[in-house]
Amino acid sequence: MNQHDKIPVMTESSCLDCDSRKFAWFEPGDEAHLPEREKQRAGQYLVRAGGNVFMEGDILDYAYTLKQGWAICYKLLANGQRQVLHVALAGDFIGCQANYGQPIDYAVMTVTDCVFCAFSAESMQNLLIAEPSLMRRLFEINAKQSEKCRTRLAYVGQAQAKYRVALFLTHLIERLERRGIDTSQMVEFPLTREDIADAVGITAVHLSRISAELRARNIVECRYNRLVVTDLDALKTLAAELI
Amino acid sequence: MNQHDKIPVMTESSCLDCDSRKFAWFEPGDEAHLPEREKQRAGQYLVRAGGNVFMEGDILDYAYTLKQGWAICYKLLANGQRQVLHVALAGDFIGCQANYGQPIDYAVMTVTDCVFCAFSAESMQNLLIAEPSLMRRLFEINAKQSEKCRTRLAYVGQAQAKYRVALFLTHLIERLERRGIDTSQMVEFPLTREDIADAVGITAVHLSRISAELRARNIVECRYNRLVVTDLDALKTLAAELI
DNA sequence: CGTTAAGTTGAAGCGTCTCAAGATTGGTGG
DNA sequence: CCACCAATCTTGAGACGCTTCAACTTAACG
Repeated sequence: MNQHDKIPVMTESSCLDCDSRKFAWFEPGDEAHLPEREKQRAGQYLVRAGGNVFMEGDILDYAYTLKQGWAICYKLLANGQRQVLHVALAGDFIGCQANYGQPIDYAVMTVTDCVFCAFSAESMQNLLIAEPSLMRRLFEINAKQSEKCRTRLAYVGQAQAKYRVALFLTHLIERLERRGIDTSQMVEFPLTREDIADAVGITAVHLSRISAELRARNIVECRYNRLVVTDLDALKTLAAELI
Repeated sequence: MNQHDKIPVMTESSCLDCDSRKFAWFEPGDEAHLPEREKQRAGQYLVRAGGNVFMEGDILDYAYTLKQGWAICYKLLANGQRQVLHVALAGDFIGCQANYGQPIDYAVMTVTDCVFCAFSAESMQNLLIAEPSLMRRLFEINAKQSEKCRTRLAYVGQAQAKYRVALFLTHLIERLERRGIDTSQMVEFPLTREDIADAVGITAVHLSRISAELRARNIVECRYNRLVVTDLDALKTLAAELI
């Protein structure tokens, strides 16, 4: 993420006005400390859709909170295949490491235009020392990310394609709902067949067949940048058959 | 883990004599603090081979350092299938959570007889307050575990069975080597076909065919509780074809 | 309206699973 | 020391799920 992407300081938005905070590091509750915390922020960055936030192997200067937009964390394999590890939504913390200076083990690419809030390793250190509760929260965030990864590993390793897709969509819909998006209506859904396929370990072609089935059964439709959840219960039932 | 498993206090071994510390939370370097740390230890437990340390959904009272033996962390799916998340070796930290009181999201079962060192949530809290460096180390341990999980997810999601097995064995052999086990000789290897198959997301029957091929090509042999690495380079080459 | 990216569909091939029978190993007791 | 047993591992054959390739359709965009 280079200097060109940086949002001019004057037009940066404040943590106080951020509606993603519920899911983010600076969760609501301690508003008095917010200005202090915001002072440690290195800046906000705009990355256009399809842009690389960082690549696997990069030495990161910052960790990022995704403020706005959709991004994907992924790994590339030697044969060119891609495993999507995580679909990042507003509030998600990305690029957090125990040891800065060590190369990061995954890449991040934006799916839509995205805004990121950057924190340098030192400023994070400062914050953690000043406010021990932030350490607990960071711990919690990392633990939750690990848990999500284990869950994904379990169903990618053990479930058939249809159930993987149902589980993936169920989890994603839950996260959208928690962010106040009403998925009983049609919603924007920028993931392509390829993105989803790479997340659950199947090919886009096969995913297309599974999607056709889910659509035919009036459960869910997701394509052309739209998501229509017709029968969430049926989707959950399908997902629950295998985890 | 119940009271019956507890090793009598008199016969407990000291952290000072522990040769797994290099891989554990109390890594070498601060020997002066060791007695203080050890005082916070809730005890040592012996779990016989095939025993459950805890089950998915349990509310844990302790986190554990595996002092001796082999154990596996896994998740069970609704259809009865099992995904092995991690093969725990001496020094590995297990059951560490951000929020005790929340159910744990995976289970742990011993493969061989194992000794665990238990730490209660409060005693961990005490240690972390007393020694900030322990917090950094805990962070590091969790980050490493997450990274391992992402790596596994990537190759389980994207690689063919043969390469998954090669990668799994390569990583395990590396970890054994780092623990001072000379894998150029025959070594004890308590994992069954089923354990390995569940770790890489294939069936034991198919794993058997792959193992037969690796054996026929004089690369590696692992069965009947033994591991013989004949050509580590060839194994690594095979693994590298896909990650 | 034309162009491009994204998604769909069919047919054939391959990889993995399933089921079942047989072989090998380690442990136990005669 | 050998016979037997249970657990583990192997092997074959057929079925199934997923991939591949290629042609086609649909949507988004200037």
